Amino acid sequence: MPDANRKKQVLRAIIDRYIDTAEPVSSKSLSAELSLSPATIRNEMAELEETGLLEQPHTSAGRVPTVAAYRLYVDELMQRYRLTLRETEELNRALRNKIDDLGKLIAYAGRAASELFGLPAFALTRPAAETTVSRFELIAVDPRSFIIVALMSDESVKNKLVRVVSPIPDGLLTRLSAILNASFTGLTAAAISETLIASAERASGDRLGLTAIAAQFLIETLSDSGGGEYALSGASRLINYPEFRDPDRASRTLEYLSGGAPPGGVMPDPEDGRREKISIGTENEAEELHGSSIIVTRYALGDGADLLVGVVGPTRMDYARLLSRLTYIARGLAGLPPDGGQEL
Amino acid sequence: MPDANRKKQVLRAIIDRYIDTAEPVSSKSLSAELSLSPATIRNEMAELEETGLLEQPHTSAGRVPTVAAYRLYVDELMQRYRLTLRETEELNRALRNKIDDLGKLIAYAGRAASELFGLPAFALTRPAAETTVSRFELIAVDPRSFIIVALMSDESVKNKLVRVVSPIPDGLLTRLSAILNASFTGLTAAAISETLIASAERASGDRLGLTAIAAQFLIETLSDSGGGEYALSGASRLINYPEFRDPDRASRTLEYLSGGAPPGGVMPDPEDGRREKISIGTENEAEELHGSSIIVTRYALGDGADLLVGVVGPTRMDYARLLSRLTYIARGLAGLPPDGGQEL
DNA sequence: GTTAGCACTCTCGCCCGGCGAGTGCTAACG
DNA sequence: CGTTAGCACTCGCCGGGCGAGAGTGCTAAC
Repeated sequence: MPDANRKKQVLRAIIDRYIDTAEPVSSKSLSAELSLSPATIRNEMAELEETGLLEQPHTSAGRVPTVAAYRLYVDELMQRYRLTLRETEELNRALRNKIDDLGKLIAYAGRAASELFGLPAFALTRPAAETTVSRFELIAVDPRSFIIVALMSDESVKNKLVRVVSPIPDGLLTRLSAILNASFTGLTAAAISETLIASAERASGDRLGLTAIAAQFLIETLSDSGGGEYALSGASRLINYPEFRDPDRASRTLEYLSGGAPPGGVMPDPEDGRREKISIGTENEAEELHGSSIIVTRYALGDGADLLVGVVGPTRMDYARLLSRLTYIARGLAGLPPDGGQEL
Repeated sequence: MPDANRKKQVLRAIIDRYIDTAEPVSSKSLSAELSLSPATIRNEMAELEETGLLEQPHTSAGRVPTVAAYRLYVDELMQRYRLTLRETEELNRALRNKIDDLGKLIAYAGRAASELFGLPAFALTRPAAETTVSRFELIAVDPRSFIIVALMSDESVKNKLVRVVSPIPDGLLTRLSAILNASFTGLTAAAISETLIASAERASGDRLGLTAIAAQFLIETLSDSGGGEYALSGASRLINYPEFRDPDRASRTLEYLSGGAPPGGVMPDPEDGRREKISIGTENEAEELHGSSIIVTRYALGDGADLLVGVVGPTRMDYARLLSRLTYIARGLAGLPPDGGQEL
């Protein structure tokens, strides 16, 4: 009796079909595909419904997968989708104009993903816990202004133009630079204290408050990159999907997504080895996302920092294909060899 | 005979009402407000309709303003809206966390505007025609990498981390820096020629192609800031408005707005003195925006560069109020004194 | 020039019945 | 015992018809 196994096949067929059509799937429509009579399929369906894997919008409609069914699907059932040559070419083309600037990378990644998937997508960096400044450089612009350039431990570069009212005495910038490099490199935001700033100020003979300004910049920069950068693109593409035709529903979801912060709880935990995380419907923390699913893939940028790219769609989204493509572009963006047409 | 004048009053009342309710306005509903009988108002309406300022969705519905009517409204009829104290406080609060970094300013401006208006908003900088680099600085990081820092004529700072395969000889960076500052400052993108690069390369004794890399960076930076920065926020807020309940329509508009480029033809011309420009419905270049209106305000950032902030809404949007608020925040963002509760 | 009155038009919401899709159940079949 | 054919049943969807209501245009009186 191939029972348990066949049940899964039926379930998979239902989910595949539903992902495709967004409409309740009937026993009859699967009959040919599964080489079983509608009646048999109905029996299986009835049992799957008892298990909580299927549900009926109303008597006499087809069945629709539940969240539990999708969970089972992504964990066991779905066939890893293999990118076609044409797809990899398309993805490569999209990746070709890569960007060195990390800030832009994030915006770009989100946009590229969104365009390629026709769905909202986001990207963010999660820096290594302790980003620090590894090097300062002060560049005089004119007597009353200079630029602070900070080379961060993750190799990004931050800068700020500083303007003061009175002219900066000769040599002050050089002394200040030496002191900054001596005292403020390698520090986390928490380690910067008032006393440290005060002693640096004394040591440099700085009477203009430049040290304080530099320290302020430093703190902002450190805590800023502590949050990482986040960009969401193409939020409005969601409304192309029938499940979001209802404007109220779409509105709530979009409002949440556009909130400027990454969706809660969807990030793959760096501790477990998984590169990707899929959050389905009600598994999402945010109530606004209970009707959506999110796939996030993670890639190491070196130095403990991560690049995360995610795509948001209706719960019935094409998990297999999206996962493959997302993995591919996240790799590409993270600078790893994308490895042509490998099976993912 | 107070005819022409009264006609305008009627028209204004209709537009005010329609902005508020989004529903065709009937003669009866205006009767009290205008102290005229419905019949009289109907007569005026009929004439306004002949002039092309009103139209009827169907025979027995109220009237709806046409694009021409809105045009007349914003040019002559509308009462400048005076910000309330509460509003200025709210705007001030939103502006308080201002930002020095120009790149972030743009993103922030768009977001703030969008949140304050509940509508999509965008911001962009339009640099002075000829942004150039006024100063280069090269910072060695380790033997195989260094940072190029370019101080631009508009006082923004750009940088790039450069990595090469073989170690960089002592002194090369200093020589290169001198040459860059001597030969490449004050140039527009168009002025950078192959021969210029080649001669700089010879002069610096550079065998690693660093000069070429620097030139490349320079060209990118110049042409990049030639376009200015652009950020759109809150596109999806549009669907909260009844005229965009139709998902297809909303989708088309949103797709266009999210295209990553500022909407065509909506920028105030720097030549005429106007600070703001309002594009109503079919006045917009893009067919996708024929159902929307856009208000853009411009503010000088000094040095010939402009900050533009715009808001997108349905054609019946509250022009007067939005214009006032937009002007206020654009000023605030551009660093001008926002000038309390002045009449705008 | 303004207004009251009235007939007319058109939309919208509602109810209703027929249709079709899909099911659950039962009974027959291998 | 699992599978399948047959059949009655349920329920959403669609189209037509109808009445109510809103708003107008016109005419005639003020």
